Amino acid sequence: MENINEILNLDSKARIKKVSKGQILQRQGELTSMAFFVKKGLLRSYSIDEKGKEHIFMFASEGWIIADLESQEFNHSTELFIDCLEDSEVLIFDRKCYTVSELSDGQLKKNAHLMARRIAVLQKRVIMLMSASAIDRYNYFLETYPELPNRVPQKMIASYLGIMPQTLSTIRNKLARAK
Amino acid sequence: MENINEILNLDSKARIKKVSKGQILQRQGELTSMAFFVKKGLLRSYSIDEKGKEHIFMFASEGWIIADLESQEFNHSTELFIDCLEDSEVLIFDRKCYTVSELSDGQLKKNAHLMARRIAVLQKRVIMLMSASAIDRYNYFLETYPELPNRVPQKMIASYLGIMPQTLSTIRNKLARAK
DNA sequence: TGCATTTCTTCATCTAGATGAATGCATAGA
DNA sequence: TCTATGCATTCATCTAGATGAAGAAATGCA
Repeated sequence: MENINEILNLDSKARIKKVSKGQILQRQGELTSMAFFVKKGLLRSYSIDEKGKEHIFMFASEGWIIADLESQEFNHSTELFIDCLEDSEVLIFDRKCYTVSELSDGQLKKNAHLMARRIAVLQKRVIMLMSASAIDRYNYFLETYPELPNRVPQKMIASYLGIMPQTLSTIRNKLARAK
Repeated sequence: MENINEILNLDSKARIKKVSKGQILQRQGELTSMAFFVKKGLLRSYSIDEKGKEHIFMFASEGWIIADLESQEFNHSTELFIDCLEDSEVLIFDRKCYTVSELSDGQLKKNAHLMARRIAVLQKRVIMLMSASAIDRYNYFLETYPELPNRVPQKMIASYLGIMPQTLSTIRNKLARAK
């Protein structure tokens, strides 16, 4: 699923939409099966816990697909919010066309790779969350997504890492001194 | 990928093997692309960090597939150990047959669902690790995998939850009193 | 340009969970 | 059956990171 045309072939109802910064594309508790391909800009998905605290699950910049597979695969209502961090252009398509529609063989295989890759990234993330300190997680984040720190406010990076903004600030201070 | 025969059709080199408790099927740092279908028994995958501490990534009982997608998808050496917690029968097959071989349409689609489901489980796990307390994670574990506490020693449950065995012991004590 | 709002930093304090040690308990193997 | 090794529990202590507050810096908007 490398470009827009492929998705357009797949899901004839798919449509391109311009969304502006701050716009919410999906809310926790809804029943949808939409997925979003980011043509331009930056989206994120996140949950809000009982205490009202945000936890960013992922960022999606150009070329990424973002969706709430948890709810879709188990027919729950959505767990994640999806919103827009920069003015963006996204392709909205039915996530189901991903797995159940009449995909060509080649598309299904590409698909399998994309999903395997996503699983791989999540595997790494789980292991990091279980075993690495805040500072190590931050360093790994910088290596893995070098362009994001310029586009995303620090409090969101903190949220992605599972720490408080104050803690991230302290860490950054420490790293700056260490040099 | 619901049963053994399907896998045998897919990968003619796949073979069934009896493995006994304690046996290690894959080590961190190896270059393989094996996946394991658990016919009978119980396996686990885990990493060991720089301090020598084990972190259990997942358990796999009857009907599950366990593999190290991280390494396979990015052609790294393996990050995970896979070993055997009960005398088991596993089907060993080439993980690549999962994504690149000549799968039938139907198989690819089942595949896509299996992978989507795995992603969903990991999504939930990441969110739990970021937002939930040790006690909430334990309760969620009990709900989700009710049979595992009888088959798995507590120190491994603790490792899966990302806490120390002593902490789990304290939590269990607290829960028992609360009743 | 100026004001308001949000973000970032710094600090003092608090707490969940880690660490390490001691004790009793279970299981496995001779 | 006995002994050894690993497992679970309890406790005293420690620490990474949370919390809350307050000021500085940055950003957006009229």
